Amino acid sequence: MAMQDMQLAHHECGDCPIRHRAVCARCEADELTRLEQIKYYRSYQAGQTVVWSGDRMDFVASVVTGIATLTQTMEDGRRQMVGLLLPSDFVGRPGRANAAYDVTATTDLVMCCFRKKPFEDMMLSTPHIGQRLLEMTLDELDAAREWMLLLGRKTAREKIASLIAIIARRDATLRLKTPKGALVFDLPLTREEMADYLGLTLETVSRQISALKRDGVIVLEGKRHVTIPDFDRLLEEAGDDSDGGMIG
Amino acid sequence: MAMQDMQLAHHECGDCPIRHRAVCARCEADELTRLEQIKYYRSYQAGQTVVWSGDRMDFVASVVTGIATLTQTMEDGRRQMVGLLLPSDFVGRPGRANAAYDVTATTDLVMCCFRKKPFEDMMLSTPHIGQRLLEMTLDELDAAREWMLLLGRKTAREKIASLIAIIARRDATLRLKTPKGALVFDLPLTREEMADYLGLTLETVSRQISALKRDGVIVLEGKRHVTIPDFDRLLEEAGDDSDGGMIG
DNA sequence: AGGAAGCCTTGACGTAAATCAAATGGGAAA
DNA sequence: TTTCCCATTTGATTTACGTCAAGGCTTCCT
Repeated sequence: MAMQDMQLAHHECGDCPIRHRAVCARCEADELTRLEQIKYYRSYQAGQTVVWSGDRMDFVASVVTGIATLTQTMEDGRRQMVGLLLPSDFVGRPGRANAAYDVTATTDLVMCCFRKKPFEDMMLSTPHIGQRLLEMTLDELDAAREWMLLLGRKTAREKIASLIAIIARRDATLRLKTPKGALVFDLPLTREEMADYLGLTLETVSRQISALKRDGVIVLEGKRHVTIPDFDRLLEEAGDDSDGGMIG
Repeated sequence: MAMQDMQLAHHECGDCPIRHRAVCARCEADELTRLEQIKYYRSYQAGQTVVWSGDRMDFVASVVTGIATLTQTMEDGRRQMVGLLLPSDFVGRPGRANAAYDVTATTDLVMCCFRKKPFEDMMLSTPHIGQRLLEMTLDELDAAREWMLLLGRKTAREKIASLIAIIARRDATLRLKTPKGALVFDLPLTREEMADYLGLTLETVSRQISALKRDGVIVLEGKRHVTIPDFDRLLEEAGDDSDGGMIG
């Protein structure tokens, strides 16, 4: 029933929390009005699958609240996460009929959906949408390449430190704070999901988290609540370039 | 001097080998004429660096002939290839002043370049360019995600088989043939470059190639010339879904 | 021809992370 | 409260891949 509520809920785009970061970010008032006419909301509970890889997918969407993951699975069950979707991130591909990955709601999730055909039509008539989508896709490609370095060359300890740094940075971004000094947040992923993200087993994830805790790089309360006493120290452990990656 | 020749050479876009696959693929005749006015060719010898990560990069470009790589390097020297650029692939990012990765010519290389500012202006006035670039970027993102599965979850043997399959498929595409039955081609990468691509050491690459050769999955003449007697067998070894990835 | 320099292969050994296997702890249901 | 169920932690052992080291095959240079 909560789900029904959400599906019926109708937000004004003007009030939307992702208005200035999502695929609609560059739209003018009139363009927004047209988008508003074709959009609809859908909600998913934590753990629910949004679509299975290979299934027909007749919509594209923006994550409004919550977290979703993209994962690939091999025939024998090995899994690799290939996308971590946060509020404002885009799901689906214009011009493609079937999903290429499993999409799963990691937390409760609300998405702002557009049926694919009307959205594609609007992309043609509204350059601002395509322009913004290109920008977002290029950002995702950069993130994917950073992730490839992590998967291919980092040690288990560096991988964990990197993931925690990524989550900390994003969390700080959503609250518009600069990651400096002590940071506090909750891990939105289980150990197993972290393992799927990092190309590790959940046992190794657990051991390395314990090690970082022992060494004072992170402080844990319970299993999810993290404090970072020194963010620069964490970045060192992550093996990242100290100069925060001078990408102009 | 060969390099000077190439820099001065002036191709008509109409004759260009990548006319129908590159960022200009969707352009009409008049749009092509405008592109022709701002383009220029540059050549690099095998092994030359095109740009260093972090350096100012005042152009974007399409690979016309040859192969280039994108790599990331950690402070201690660990390297991960994050892009393999073939004819028609796009280099650089509109709206970004500095290169995010090292770009290196793996073979002799010819690129069709555009100074960034005029190109960005044309993107705004010519939707076909932005549309095509979006499509290409989404394809690259898919490739990057396939690559992430490889890096995170595949064994050394599967990684090698996957890379050989990728090269075989691409080689067949460039010659417009369907990869079925026996395939013959040359590996465009050294063992070390393969290692950088796959997140392995060059010794492991060498050992696994020897193993695939012993097992009859591939036939090697010299160090570079490969014959694939049975492409399906190779895909099995790569751990890929048998159904060539039903991506609509 | 004789070296030298790159690539590449192969062998011996070491190690980080996987695997197999319990044990612990916290929250929900009864 | 007691019990059950999961997620997580921790321990013991195995193994795939990395590291270190030596040697072979081309190609190029003098």
